[in-house]
Parts: sequence; structure tokens; C-alpha cells
Amino acid sequence: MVKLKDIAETTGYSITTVSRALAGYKDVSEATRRHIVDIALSMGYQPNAVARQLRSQKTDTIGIIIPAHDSRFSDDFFSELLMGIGYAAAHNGYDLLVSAQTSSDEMSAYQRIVGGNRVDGVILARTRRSDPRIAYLKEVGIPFVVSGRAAPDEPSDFPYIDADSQQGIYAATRHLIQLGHRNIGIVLPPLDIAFTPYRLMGYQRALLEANLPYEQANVTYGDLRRFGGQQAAHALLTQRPQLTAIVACNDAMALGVMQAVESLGLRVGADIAVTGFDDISVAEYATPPLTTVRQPIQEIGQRLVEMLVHIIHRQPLEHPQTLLSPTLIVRQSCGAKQS
Amino acid sequence: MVKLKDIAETTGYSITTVSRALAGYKDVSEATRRHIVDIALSMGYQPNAVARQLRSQKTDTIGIIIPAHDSRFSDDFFSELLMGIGYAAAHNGYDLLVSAQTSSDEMSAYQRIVGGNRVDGVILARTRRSDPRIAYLKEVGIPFVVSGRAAPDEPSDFPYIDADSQQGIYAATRHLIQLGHRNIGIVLPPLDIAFTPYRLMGYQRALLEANLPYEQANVTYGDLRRFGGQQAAHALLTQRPQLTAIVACNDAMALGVMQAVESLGLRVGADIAVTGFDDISVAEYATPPLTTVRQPIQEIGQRLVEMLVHIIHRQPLEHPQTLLSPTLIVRQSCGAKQS
DNA sequence: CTGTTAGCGCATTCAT
DNA sequence: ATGAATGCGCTAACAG
Repeated sequence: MVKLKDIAETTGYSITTVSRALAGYKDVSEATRRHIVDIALSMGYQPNAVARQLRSQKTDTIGIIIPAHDSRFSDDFFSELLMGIGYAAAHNGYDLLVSAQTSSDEMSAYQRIVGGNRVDGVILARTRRSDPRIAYLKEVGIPFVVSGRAAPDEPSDFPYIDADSQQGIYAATRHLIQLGHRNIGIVLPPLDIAFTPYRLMGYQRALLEANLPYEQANVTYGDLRRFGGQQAAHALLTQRPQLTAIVACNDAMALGVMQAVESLGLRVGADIAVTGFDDISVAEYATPPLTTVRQPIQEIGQRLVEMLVHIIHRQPLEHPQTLLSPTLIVRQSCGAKQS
Repeated sequence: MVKLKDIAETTGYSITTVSRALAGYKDVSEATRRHIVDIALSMGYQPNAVARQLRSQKTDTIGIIIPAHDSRFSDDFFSELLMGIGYAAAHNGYDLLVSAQTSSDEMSAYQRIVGGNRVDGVILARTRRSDPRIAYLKEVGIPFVVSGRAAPDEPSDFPYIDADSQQGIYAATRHLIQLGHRNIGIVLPPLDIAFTPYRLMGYQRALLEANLPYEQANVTYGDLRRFGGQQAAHALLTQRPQLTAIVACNDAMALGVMQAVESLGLRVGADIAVTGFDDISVAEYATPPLTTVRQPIQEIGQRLVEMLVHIIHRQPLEHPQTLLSPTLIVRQSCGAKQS
């Protein structure tokens, strides 16, 4: 690799002058500047980013740590978020450093990346209850933004973007109620996920508002993946035959719910209504479900990056905390069966 | 951030000794080593990765550049590959640096990342005809592996993993022929993608083998996304009403094909058979298509990382070039209509 | 306008 | 067993 030193030797100027010429400083004569730039170009000079980082104490890189592959979660969300963040980072002049946590120690990846000065800021996704990662980032004082709020009983004292999942599940449930359904099941995400309580609250609120009883037996939990939704719905439908509708808490689980419905010889959209909420949209599913409801998570990634860049540059945030309103999509209305 | 210097001052030893104690060198007395390690731990010492990289001339990082968002491609592939690579990298002690190319200059991202010494190796995906990126990586001499071969008329003189798409499309087409179909259309990817000719060849070979004529009019091109498949199939079915089957060249386009079929009042799996090939599986589609054929791309990412790590460590590769054999999945057999 | 000097944090000689 | 000195490649303060 050709270095400043090489250009200095070729041109006869000092390393300093070369550096300043390339950086476009004013105090270099136009003639020498052009000369140096020409030589640098012809030699294929590429500045050593690592040396620059060490010197300038900034990396122009943002970091994201993806959680250990625990097979509990759909990775669709993460992979799509990654892409969105990658594009947005590039667009803002940043690279993206991705680190996966080895299952051993959860915090070690954060300490290595953040403590090792590898990034200027961090994006954290999928918050959990009393999330130690957030505590660490706060303590260290590195700029960070979060995809997802804290759980309802904890302070969300950090910049975030989150879906208004309470409102989303409320809308999904209310939609079913308005169609005449009275026995509505729900497949929730695992309890340690920060957004789960919000979703349960949305479900409960819709029932309460309609004077329908909240029954624990109508609530199950799935692992956010299709199979989890299928298992949960299968159990639910088997044990609670009176159910005429099911709310799923993300797109993948909704597909699983549909599979369970069909595997029991029932028809989605006819015998059992299925609604789902994912990110920012609420949808009623039907067969064939050629389209799923997932909204572009990439946009969320983009907004997160823009927020983070603002923080890194110490520019004020207009909206440090954003709740995305759910959108209702109804493709086919499935009223309750007459019984 | 606490540095070696800080630990040196606290313990009274020199920076050198602290460094060696922490690195576990033999020539430090066990007593001082323990002492230093204790202090380092209590002070929360985290080595500065950037300084290390500069000093050691290695980054323990692998890079991947994702192409500009040109809306022509499904990003599913990339995002999933990213995840797989991220996990595998972590598992092998590497971080992953993701950089998106800004649409302006295609090569600039490569020059910045590779020439800037930011990574020890690179993973390249989705090869194109006479791909300049591969030429650059070869020229610079950095370790790299590729997802995808070169086009048939170019040398694939680099380590790669690729799906045997000729075989895959051949199997898909032959399957349809065996079911009695005689008029089979195909939706190909864009022509500048390196694997497109292989897929066309597979289609042609199956026709030839069955003494069926190859007709240009039965061939269309889609942009690898669902909408592209839909547009292509719509045109195909409108202009060639005699078609009873369509082969799609990836999963997303297959879904689009199905949408087109249904939008024309036809039934998938009854009026029109749809098969698809994606990554390593061939499948016949049916309605409702609750399951798609895509195989875990993450595994491919994992194998790519392992290959790359071998190259970086100058260990020999057992299989520098891998073609993944397609797997045939038949869910429902749809013979040709009697006409 | 240009060159000399210093230092980012670390690991590795080479002395002692 | 330990410390002093050196340099990775670059930028910036400070001369001249």
C-alpha cells in the first residue's frame, strides 16, 4: 500500500505538506497541490483509515450488535433492519460494523466494540426488560439510539423509535370485535421482550371497551417465528374451540397461525379470522395470503441512523422519541360465524 | 477510556510490562501478572482496537460491500446473507464491516475499505459479467471469496460458492415436462447477472432433451423481485395463451408469477403450473403457498466466512469452488390440462 | 508556503 | 523479570 511517505519521497515534499495538500488546506500553493494530487492519484494512494482513526479519535463507523442466534426469534426483522441501517449509514458517510454476540457473554461484544473505540455510535435493537446493554451504553456515554422502548414499568430515557404496538394490537382486536367476534385469542411474543406488555395492554383495552371478558386461557405465547405462531395457535384452537378469531403479534407468527388453522381443517378468513400486527401495520389475513403485512423496516433503520448521526455531531434531535402509528389494512372482512 | 498507561501508573509497572502481563507472556512473574490483571479488570480496561490494528496491521474484520439500492433486486438475499455472515464471522473471531456503495462510484467503497486497510478479507456477492470488483480485489491481492461464479464465458478463477442454477432450472423444467407440459415459459433474471446464462442453459437443455422447440417468445426477464415476476408473467401469459406452465428463477419472482396467474382469473397448480428455483431448491408452487422454497442462505454465508478465514490464515482450502446441488421439492403435482 | 516535532495506544524489539 | 525506545500512518501545533 502506498503511504504519505511514498508520495513525499516521489514528489520531494515533506509528509506534512503532502498530507495538507491532499486534505485541501489553504496554505499549500496551488501548483504544489495539483502536483501532489496528481502523483497521489497516479500512485493509487488510499489513506490508511486505521491510522486516521487512531489519530483523530473518530471512526466514522456506527456499530450494531446482533443478539446470539437463539432460534427464538425471527431474524427477518434484524436482517432487514441491518440492510436499512447499512444503506442509511453509507448515505451519511458512515460504515457499519456488525458484531454478533457469542452466546457466552452477552456484554462482551459491546465492551469490545464500544470500549475498543471501534465505533462512534451504536444502534441497539429489540429491547428487553431491564436491559443491561442500555445501562452499559449510558454509563460509557457513547451516542446510541434504540429501536424499541423500554417496558411500560421502566423509564425510556433514551432516544428511540418504536411502533405503537399497544395501539396496533388494540386496532387489530377492535376490528375483530366490530366484525362481531366475541371469542378472540391472541398469540403474544415472549414475556421478556419489552414490547410484549404493550401488546397485551392493547388487547385488554379493546376487550374492556367492548365489555368482553379477558380470559387468560385465550392468551398464548409464541417465539416470534412462524413455527411459534403455529404451535401457539394449534394449542389455542384445540383447547378453546369457541374461538372465532386470533390476533398475531407479528407477521411470521400470523402465517404460522394460518397454517395451524388450515391444519385443523378450518379455513382462514371463513371459519377463523386472523389479524396481525407487525411494525406499523395491522392487517386481516386471508387465503391465499400472497402479500404479507410487513412494512419496510429499512425506513426505520434509516431514521435511526439519522438520529444517531445527529447525536454524534452534537446536533439537537427534533424528535428524540418516536412512536409510529399503526395503519389498518383490511383486505377481506371475515365476520363471526352465526352460531 | 482507561489505557495501558493508566494501569501502568496505578500498578507502578511500566507500560511494557502491563502489556505483556495482559497478553499472558511467559516472561512476567506470576505474582505481578495476577496483580496487573486484577487492576486491569477492576479499572475496566478494554484494549483500544484501533491502536492494535495500526500496530499489528490486522483488523480481525471482514468486509462486505452491498450494492447500491437500485430497486432492481430483492434484498432478501442480501439481508439474509448478511446475517449469516455476521454470525459466522463472530463465531470465527471476526467482526463484519458493512459498507454500501453510494450510487456514484461503484469502486470507491471497495477502495476505501480495502485500500484503507479496514479489513483482512472481503466477501463479494452477486457477480456480474466482467465484474470490475473481482478484478480489483485480485489486483490488490487481498483475500476474498465470492458468492456466485463468473458467467459461463469468463474464467471463475477465484474461490466461490454458487448454486448449480443450470441444474436447478433444468430440474424444474424437466419436472414440468414429465408432468405433460409442452408449452413452458420462463422468467429469467436480468442479463448482466452472471448466473442468468446458466439458468437459460438449464431451461434450453431440458427442452432439447424432450425434443421441444425453444421459443424466444416464451422467455421473459424480471428484476428478481416479486413485482418483476408479476409483470413478466403477466406479459407472458397474455401474449402466449398456450402456456400451461412457468418456471421462475427465484422465490420472489415465483410469488409474483402466482399473483399474475391469479389476476388473470387462472388458478395456480390447476390451470398454470408454477415452479421456481432459488438458491438450492426447486419447488412446485401451489395455492395457498404458505411455504416458500428459499433455503437458508445463512448457511452459505457461514461457509463463505469459513473459506475466507482459511485464506486469511493461509491455510489451504479443501474445496475452493463449490457448486450446490439443487433439491427438488414437489408439493403438489399439476399435470398439463387436456386440451 | 513549507518542514520539524510530537503523539494517538499499542506491541515489540533491545537492553539491562 | 522488567523498562526504555521505536514505529505502525497519520494529522496538527508550532516554527520558520
